[in-house]
Amino acid sequence: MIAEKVSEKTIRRLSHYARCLRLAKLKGESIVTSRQLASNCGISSAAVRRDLSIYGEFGKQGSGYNVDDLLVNLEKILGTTDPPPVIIIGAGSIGCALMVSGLNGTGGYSYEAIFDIDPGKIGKLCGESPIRSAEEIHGVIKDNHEVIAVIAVTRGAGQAALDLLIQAGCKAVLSFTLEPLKVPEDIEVRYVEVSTELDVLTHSMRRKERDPAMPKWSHS
Amino acid sequence: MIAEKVSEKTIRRLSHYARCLRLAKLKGESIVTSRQLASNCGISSAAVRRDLSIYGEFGKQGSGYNVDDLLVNLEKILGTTDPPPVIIIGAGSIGCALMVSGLNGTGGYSYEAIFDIDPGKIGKLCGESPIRSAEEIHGVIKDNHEVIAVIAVTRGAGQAALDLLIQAGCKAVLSFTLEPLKVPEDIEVRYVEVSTELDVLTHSMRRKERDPAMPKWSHS
DNA sequence: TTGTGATTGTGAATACTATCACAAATCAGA
DNA sequence: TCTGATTTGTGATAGTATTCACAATCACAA
Repeated sequence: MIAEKVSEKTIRRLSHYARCLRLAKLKGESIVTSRQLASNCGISSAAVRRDLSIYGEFGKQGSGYNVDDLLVNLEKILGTTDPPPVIIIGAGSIGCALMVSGLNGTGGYSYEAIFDIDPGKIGKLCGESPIRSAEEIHGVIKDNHEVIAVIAVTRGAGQAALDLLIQAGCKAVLSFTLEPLKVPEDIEVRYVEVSTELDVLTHSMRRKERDPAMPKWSHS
Repeated sequence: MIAEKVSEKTIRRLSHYARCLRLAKLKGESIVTSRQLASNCGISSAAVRRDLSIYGEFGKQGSGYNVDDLLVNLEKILGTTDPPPVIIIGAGSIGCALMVSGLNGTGGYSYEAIFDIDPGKIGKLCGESPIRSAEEIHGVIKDNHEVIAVIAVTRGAGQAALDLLIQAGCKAVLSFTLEPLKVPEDIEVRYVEVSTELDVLTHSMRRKERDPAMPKWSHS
């Protein structure tokens, strides 16, 4: 079955499945069932089978899915067989932390370069990488057309950073800023919203205090 | 209308609305319409009105919503009028970056303390905060019952960190680790999944290359 | 007072997502 | 080969979420 319309939710889960499969591979497992994947990802086995069946029949009735094969197929679907390079805009504490640690091993992605507009920072080192001038972004994206940019600038500078990236031809952005950004139709921007996650946790914690019997969420 | 069952999606959006309202307040605006909120959050105005109407009738027909009043009400609903303190587990690059920068101003939350198990790190400074021994977590949570813990440990140490927190009585956790964690029913854990976000971006970018006419997602 | 234009809150309709439940297929062991 | 225990893939169903569209309401000006 060829995928026509696939929801973002499904794509997110495919990413989770791929991560679980890499883990299973490390542990030397060669077969997984939908139930195992489901349990590791905290969802139902039917959802796993439904997600995978959108793209093909990867499983074998009676046994399950071959770990290596399914992983190869998922990476093909996601496009992560050969992951694009990642560049970081903003050499503040978060930008540098990402550059140095790769956020504790973000499967397959490599952080290629880090940029800042502050002349005082340019040339200094972030781990082993020199901080480069924001003016160089254009050239780097030209040389290396498929790039994901991470925006990790200080508050208020997000839109300027994004505009610079768009002008340089960048098509995919992950933003750590909280500002509502003006984004053209052909650019994909995703957000890491730590403060929203904290709000959701606060809400849940304080609601439970008021009524401990309440379930976590209405839909689960 | 009293809220009986509210989805997590709605709560996330309430957090977005609150952020927009704080911005509007800074700009000196005293009234916002559902259309303005919607445009800033990238959704439809009907969705905004629906979300807000779950909890009450905050708007005025013909004009819109009073910025101050709505913000107060949203913070009451979210429980963020007086936000809980946040502690950080793991004084690696991300943990320290969070501690130092507060992730570029995460509205209202204060990062109270940072912990690590590495004896070589304990006592050293992370910005102005001394890195404390993980053994002290228990005492800190006892003193300050409502706490959100952020897990920012190295790969593989996530479950140990979580178990420690649970034992100390922590009920709300935000994890930057990618491992599938075993979580008791009464603990709320949320994840910041940078590598999944990158996967989604990669998928979207590479699918567009193959078929530029395709819309971003099936449901929008 | 009356009219005009704007905006909310919500019933109804639509669109989307998750779950159920089972036929078909596979495996392993006797 | 046959039998029983598994597990997939999917039609049908149930459950959620979003959008449409409009009566009710409000602000304001003439």
